[in-house]
Amino acid sequence: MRERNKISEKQRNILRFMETFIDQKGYPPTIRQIGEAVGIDSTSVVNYNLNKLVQAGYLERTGRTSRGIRLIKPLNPRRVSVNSAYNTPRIPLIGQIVASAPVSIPEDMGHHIDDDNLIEVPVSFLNGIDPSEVFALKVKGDSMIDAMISDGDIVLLRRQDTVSDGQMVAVWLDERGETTLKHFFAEGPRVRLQPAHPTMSPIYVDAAHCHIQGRVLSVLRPSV
Amino acid sequence: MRERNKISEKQRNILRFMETFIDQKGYPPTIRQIGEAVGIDSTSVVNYNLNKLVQAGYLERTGRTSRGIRLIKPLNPRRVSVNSAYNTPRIPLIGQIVASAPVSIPEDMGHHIDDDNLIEVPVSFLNGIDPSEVFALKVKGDSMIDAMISDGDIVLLRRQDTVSDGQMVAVWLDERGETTLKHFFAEGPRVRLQPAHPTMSPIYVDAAHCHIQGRVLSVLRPSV
DNA sequence: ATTCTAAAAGAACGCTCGTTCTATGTCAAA
DNA sequence: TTTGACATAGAACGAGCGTTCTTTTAGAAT
Repeated sequence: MRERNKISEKQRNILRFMETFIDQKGYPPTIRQIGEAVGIDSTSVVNYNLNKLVQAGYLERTGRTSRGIRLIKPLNPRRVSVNSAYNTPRIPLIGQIVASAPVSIPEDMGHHIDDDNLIEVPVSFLNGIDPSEVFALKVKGDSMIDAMISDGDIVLLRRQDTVSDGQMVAVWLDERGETTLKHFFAEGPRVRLQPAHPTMSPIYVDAAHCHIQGRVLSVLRPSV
Repeated sequence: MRERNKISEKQRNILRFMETFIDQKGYPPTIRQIGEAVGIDSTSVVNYNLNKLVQAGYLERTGRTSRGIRLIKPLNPRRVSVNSAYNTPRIPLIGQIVASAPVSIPEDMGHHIDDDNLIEVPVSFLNGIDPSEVFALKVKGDSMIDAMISDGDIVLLRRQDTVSDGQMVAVWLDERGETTLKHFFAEGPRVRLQPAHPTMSPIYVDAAHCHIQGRVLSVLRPSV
């Protein structure tokens, strides 16, 4: 079987045209408008290529509906941040993060999400991570000052229990009985947790007593 | 003349329906779909109300174009952050902010903006301020630590030379020869500049030697 | 009581637009 | 050379869809 995800130059042009068209007009183009833009004289050929793009996962179509085309997969993910033709991901704000308690993450993040607790996040802030794996917590209190994070900040996290050296993590420390945000470095049997604040000293804990709650992707401070 | 900006309950329903429809489907509804949703049996009546909404500035329409309707003004600005039916504002990233130099703001922000230097910002982060008045600067160096801002952070600013007490400002201090971000308090002839970091002391400067460059709206830390 | 305007209904018209079918050309594999 | 998948063109059909016109009703202003 031939490569199904490969798309032709003409199909790339269709995607590019659709991005700018939707961005500028606020609604998708018709088949004939696409044809005119990319130099295809027949509606059936445009239709043919659109179906290819659906197969490749770039588009969704609604049958027998004028302009029933929707962009799904960006052609160049890096440029999406300047293009509103794609939907901006909305991340569930599922709770607070305080020093005195472990972060509580519902097992199933898909359910019981209140519309009011979704925050819109620029795609570029997710570093290519699937938005469905990401959640947000609001920082309560000034205990995260050593991570350069203040009260009211919103922390974007990806649920994972292992991280690479240098990444910032949310960890629960058994011995101290607190949650903290630090840069993580595995050093043999123990773990070095380095504050983001450059003048503050790292702490060292036993790896067994350090429970990673998730990786910190970015921090947002909505108002100052 | 009667109030032109007031819209009826039915027209509010139309806007609400359009928000969710565009959000879910990726394209705007037809006149008949709107009518069915809000309980209007005649296409001409929907058309009538749509034109009212255009007059009130909530919509734009493209004549004789199927689904040629676009949302402009959000019904409830606070809720826009969870709705991608509106375009996410893109803010020009026009330079860096360092302690050692005043922020340089081009007189005309509308021109010579490179596409690659636009950053997408959730509407809720602008506090209702017109996006065209907002610009972004990237923080260089660790000199803003007392404002809980670290190297690489992106600061959203609104160009203005006066602010209210308590707001965070970017100011240029003649005597120190530096730009800093502090909470602003006018105290008679002088100005108290309070660091965001709770344990740090304020500084006091003569109001005449304190040049406000802009008001800080929010702070974004793209990756940690 | 009359007049004016907003709001709504319904029908008819005609362009818009997706779909489908047939036909032609290209190129690589058999 | 033949076969078959792929790509493109063109045309015709029918439903989709915005526009416009005529009426009707309700309420406010004169």
